[in-house]
Amino acid sequence: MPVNPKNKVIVSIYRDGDLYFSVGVVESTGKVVKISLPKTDKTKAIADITNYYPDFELRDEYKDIAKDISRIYKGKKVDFDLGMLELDVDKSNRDLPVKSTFQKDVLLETYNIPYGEVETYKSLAEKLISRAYRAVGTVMAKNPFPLVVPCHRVVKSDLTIGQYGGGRKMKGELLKKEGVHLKGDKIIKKNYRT
DNA sequence: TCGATGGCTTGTA
DNA sequence: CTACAAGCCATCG
Repeated sequence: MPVNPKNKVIVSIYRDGDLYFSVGVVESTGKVVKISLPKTDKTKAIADITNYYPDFELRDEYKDIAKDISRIYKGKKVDFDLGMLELDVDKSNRDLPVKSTFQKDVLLETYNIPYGEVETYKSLAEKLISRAYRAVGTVMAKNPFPLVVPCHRVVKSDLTIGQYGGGRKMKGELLKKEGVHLKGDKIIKKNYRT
């Protein structure tokens, strides 16, 4: 695949203990195009970005973003500016992380789920006047900005936790760190509101 | 273009 | 409680 120099990506890594948090930022625009869930191995953290953006350079300049992401992971409430994310949809540009308006709309709704709360795939779809529950799940699965776009706060209608890119275990732990009460892999009702 | 595939949901047994 | 089928709809090859 030919590489468009306009889309050269800078990868920055923040290390916290044995976890590596990585972020990919387009050099020409300064926008984040990819965030990865923590890896226990630096190579994997880089690979997670560069699988999508093979033309990259490892630099420290966006380390603070990766650090903020690590703070979200630790359960802190972090104010993250949406404007830093590349959310443009342009079908003629294959390198943009968000491929459709549907995907963008779902990501934006997800972004608005407050800290410490959960919402279901179903209610998210219904907010978009759609019955595309499964398609919402697909958007979550492909979320380019995990943690910042808190797909870990999206759960199944029966209030069980559902799947997660980093595994159910990580999803449950993330929710607990935010104060969501769980019994096994099920959200306790009183902590749920739409 | 069209069928297969999902981080889903609901109903039935 | 579990299991399975059918329905749903955006995405991918």
